[in-house]
Amino acid sequence: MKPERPRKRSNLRDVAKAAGVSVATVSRVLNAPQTVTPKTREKVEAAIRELRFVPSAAARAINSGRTRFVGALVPTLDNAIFAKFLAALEQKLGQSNLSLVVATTGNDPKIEAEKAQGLMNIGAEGLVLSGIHHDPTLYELIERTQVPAIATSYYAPQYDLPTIGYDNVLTSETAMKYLVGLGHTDIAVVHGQSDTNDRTRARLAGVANVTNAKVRYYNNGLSLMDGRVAAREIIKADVRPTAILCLSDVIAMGVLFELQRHGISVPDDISLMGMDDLPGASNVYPALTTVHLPVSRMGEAAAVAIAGWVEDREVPEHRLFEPTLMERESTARRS
Amino acid sequence: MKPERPRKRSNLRDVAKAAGVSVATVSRVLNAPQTVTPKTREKVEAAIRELRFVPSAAARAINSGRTRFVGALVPTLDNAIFAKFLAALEQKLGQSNLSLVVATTGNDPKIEAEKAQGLMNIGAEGLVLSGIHHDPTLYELIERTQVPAIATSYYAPQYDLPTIGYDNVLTSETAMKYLVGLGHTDIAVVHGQSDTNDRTRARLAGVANVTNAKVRYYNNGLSLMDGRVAAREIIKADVRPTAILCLSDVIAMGVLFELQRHGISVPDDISLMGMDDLPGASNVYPALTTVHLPVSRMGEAAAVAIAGWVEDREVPEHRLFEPTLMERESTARRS
DNA sequence: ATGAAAGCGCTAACAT
DNA sequence: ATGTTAGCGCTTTCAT
Repeated sequence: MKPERPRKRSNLRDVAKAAGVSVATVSRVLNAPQTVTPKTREKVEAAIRELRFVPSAAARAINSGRTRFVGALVPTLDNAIFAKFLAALEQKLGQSNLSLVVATTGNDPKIEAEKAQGLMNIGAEGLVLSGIHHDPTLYELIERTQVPAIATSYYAPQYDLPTIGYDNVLTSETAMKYLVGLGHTDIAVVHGQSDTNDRTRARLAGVANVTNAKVRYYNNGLSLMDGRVAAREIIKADVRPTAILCLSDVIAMGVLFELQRHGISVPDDISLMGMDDLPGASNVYPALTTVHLPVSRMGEAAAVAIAGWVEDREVPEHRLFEPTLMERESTARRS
Repeated sequence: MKPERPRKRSNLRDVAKAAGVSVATVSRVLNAPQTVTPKTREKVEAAIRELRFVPSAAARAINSGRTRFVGALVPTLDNAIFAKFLAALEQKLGQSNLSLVVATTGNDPKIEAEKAQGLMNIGAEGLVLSGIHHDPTLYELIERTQVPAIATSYYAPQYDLPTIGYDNVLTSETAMKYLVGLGHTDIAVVHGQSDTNDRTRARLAGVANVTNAKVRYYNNGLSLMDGRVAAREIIKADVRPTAILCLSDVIAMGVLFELQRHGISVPDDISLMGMDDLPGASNVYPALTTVHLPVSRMGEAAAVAIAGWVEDREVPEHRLFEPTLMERESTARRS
């Protein structure tokens, strides 16, 4: 016959009793082990193991005012770029013993504001936002609660919140210049919605910075299907562009697939370039020339930044990550 | 001059005082509004708005023993199939006023067990697992804590935990039969690791159920790159298979890209089939024949199941979702 | 170095 | 219908 197992979770008092010390001492070995004698600490730790004691997060939170979790708001999980970002963020946050709770916003600032409020209500100690375009309500929330909040995917040194990200203007400028350097002067640029997505807006600005090429814009969404639709329009033109620049790899892949469907060869008939360097980009055929964004490193940096702010009240500096041109097979010199 | 804003979050007592009632009454309008007179409720609600009062989740949790969140453990966020699942899960959970916190396991049962423990430690009221292959520690945890836990992506009526998912055996059987029906008798099957992934194991069993074809197995990982490696091996063979079945669309796309790279035409030279029906599957060229899994519906069902269990102690039934053959362009009758 | 005790914000008996 | 009050499990003074 097995010994009876206590049904309920044991608490501080149980441990204190078992170790023959006071609850305060147990609390100390949990939070400031160095302030208690190795000998008593030993006893207490044994009791903790014995009783499988796990401190109640709620009780801790209510007393210390600390919940040890931060919230991240991303547009969607459906794009590998955010998945990678969150993976890096969570991993690095773990090193500071902070948990991550993620909320998706579907690129809607209203929803983002609501979800941010929700995260605050359940006690988020920090907020990691995507981009720098947000609802006024969200700014009020941050102002009112004084919660540490950083904006990611976007480097903007003059912005109210610390930003950690890329110079999206430079990113698309790099791409455009590369294409122009290849001799392309008639370029189709395919992008997602610019009204709610500041990444897209900045990238469009970068495109506009390069003036020695004729640019035609195709505005669709950010999905594969949107890329395909854009491709159909592009090839309908009387005189086709010699290169297509997509402001996201997902779009670029959609374009690529549709071009293949129409028997148009990349890069022989037309050059194609993406942006982001998602896992798919290097694997499709032809491998996609794109601009690599170090999203994992950015995720880690975001974790370090928000952790430092939350833990030690160190307001982070803005942080810039450089894009890298990835020259692959989908682009060629203009014939 | 603006009126002073109280810096600190107001609490029940503040609201009670402002409304001229007791804390219990305030608590009541929060938790059982119908038990308090419309008139006093009105007053209390006004005070709540006025003071911007938001109940402390921690304090609620400590008293009611309820945290109103469940944990989900998925192998990775890097695969659209889990992203879609989580999106549906979160959305539906929201309807029951439950939050979702997700943890990724990287397909490692040890890590899964650890993260599950972590979720329990912070007060998860329920657990949503992926697959039915788990570490003994995790089963002990579930047993010991009696936490509601369901297994998803997998239908297994004899399993200890309620399962909500597909018959993975049938899924691959369906695919195999379709290929055989097309006249293919020499088929390459490409799959990921089977030792830690029961989805893969079951799918392999389904393949084995179809005996009227010669099958060669290629065991790699689940990434695009793994698919490409497999493709290289497949085409090295003296006599090539006439069809390739990949036990995941991601692998299938990797295979497709590599075949294209070698100038091998799909489906003219070789038929190719995937599984899952990810967004990419219908967009690549040629569009991938695959077996559709209703992952969003499964996510919703999982939400309903775990919510019912957590809220009303209704232990859910096992639930089966049918796969659907999606006949597209990547497969052809054997020439 | 350790303990006693107050109290965090709330819910849930119980009383009125 | 509303109020009083005892905790929930922990952290944190304040003593010792």
